Amino acid sequence: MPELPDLAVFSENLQARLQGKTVHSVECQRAIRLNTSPEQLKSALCNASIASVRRAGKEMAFGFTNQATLFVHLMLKGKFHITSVPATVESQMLTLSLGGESLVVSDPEGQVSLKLNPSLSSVPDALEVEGTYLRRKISERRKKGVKAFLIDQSLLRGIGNAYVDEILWQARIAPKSVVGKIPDHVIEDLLISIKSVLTDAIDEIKKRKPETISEEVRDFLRVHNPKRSVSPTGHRIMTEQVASRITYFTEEQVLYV
Amino acid sequence: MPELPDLAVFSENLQARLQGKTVHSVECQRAIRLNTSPEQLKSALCNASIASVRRAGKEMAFGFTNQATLFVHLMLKGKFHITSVPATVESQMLTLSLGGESLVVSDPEGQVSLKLNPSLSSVPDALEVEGTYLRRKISERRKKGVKAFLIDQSLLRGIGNAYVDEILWQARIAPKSVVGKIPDHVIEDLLISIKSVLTDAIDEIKKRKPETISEEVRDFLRVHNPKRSVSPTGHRIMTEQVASRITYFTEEQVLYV
DNA sequence: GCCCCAAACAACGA
DNA sequence: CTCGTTGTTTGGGG
Repeated sequence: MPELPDLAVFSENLQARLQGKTVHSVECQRAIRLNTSPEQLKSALCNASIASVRRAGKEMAFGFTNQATLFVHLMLKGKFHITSVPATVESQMLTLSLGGESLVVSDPEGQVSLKLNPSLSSVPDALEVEGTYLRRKISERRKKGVKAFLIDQSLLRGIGNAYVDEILWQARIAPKSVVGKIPDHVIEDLLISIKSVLTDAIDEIKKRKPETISEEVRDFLRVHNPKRSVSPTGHRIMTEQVASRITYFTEEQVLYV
Repeated sequence: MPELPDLAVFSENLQARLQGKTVHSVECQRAIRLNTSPEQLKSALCNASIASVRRAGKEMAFGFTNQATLFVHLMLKGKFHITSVPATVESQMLTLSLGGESLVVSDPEGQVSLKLNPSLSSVPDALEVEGTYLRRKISERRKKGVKAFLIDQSLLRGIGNAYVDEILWQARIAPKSVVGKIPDHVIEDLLISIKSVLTDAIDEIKKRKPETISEEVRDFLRVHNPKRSVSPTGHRIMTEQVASRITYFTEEQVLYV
């Protein structure tokens, strides 16, 4: 379950290693989720070269020199591999052979999803979201729980169940708060926390696993972290189901309801 | 808020007084809920005679000699009137003049709804429902609350918030029970209670207000009755919101969850 | 932990 | 107390 910061690091490393490589063949698992036919995918990518690899929300966007783009969502257990012996990778869902090496997307659960040339999303990415947008959506969904709000990918792209807990702790907002009841100045804090928690995490991951294209790092998380029992400020970390998800929080966070 | 038993008595009395009368004119409030245009309604009913008046679910179905049918739903506050001076009736929504007298449907809230020649419903009426149907629908909605189930007009037509409490008390089923957890033999009791509570109520209303076409009688209800504090068997009546509705029940009722 | 869908549930208006 | 619509929540399956 890579989230935004993991994917951001993966994207830089994938781009560094893959940019300029040409796709010689495309193999995909018949059962993969795909918005076109496997045949269309093959003909769209074969002989094109990789121009860029970027993160978009929780997806990886591969841009090709022929203007094709392929979005890959890893879901819970998907992984990227770059290998000269693709046959050794288990649970291959998609394999692009790129000359001497191959890019493989694997997933033991088979839930990886691919989109060829998707229409571009109107939902802002969490790293780019602006205060005006956030306030407008909050006013449209006054009664929605703040945790459900932040992880709703139709409102904001990229935040998942781990980082939402980090962001809410950083902003000192209790996860069961209702967005319409959060005062304006606390929404400001929230906006800042979204950006800072995510960019700090990206920096941390780069420091700890500079080359990663699949392994995620989570042990530095401050509250959403089974290895910790207290927050950095010494308050006991509690867990509870919120918005149907396991949630880590402390009493430092103010409940707005 | 007439429910099935009230409407059943109204229908007999309306039929006795209106059968054979011919519609000379049709006037309806512009804002009325109607599945056709007011013009179509007029042309469909003018010069036709009333052949029958029957209850169907919570609606009154007027059958005409030209095969037209008009379904009237009284919603919360609608009423029928038969009068030789229709002008005296307030909040008229629909007025059929029938020679010497007129049938008026009034509603101070304007929520009455009319359907001309509706397609016939595949949902059984509560007085006709069979055990096989009930068991099938229960198995399809195992987790639905029994109160929500019984008043859901897409599953069973005719039961409203007052009589559902009577039926559940009679069957000794707690209103917060979940249908999938109710044992088969108790579902049998429930089926019997549906029929007996409703038909007994029809008999009682006929006894107390034999001529009624609009006044409802409720004071004989055994638990859904603000004037009573204990059930016929002496248990304190409690009230609580269940399925978003005020609910009267006692501890005699078994909770199946 | 992810997303999608369907069902259940709540809130509002008419 | 009625029904409809809309949006939200929840649970199951992939």
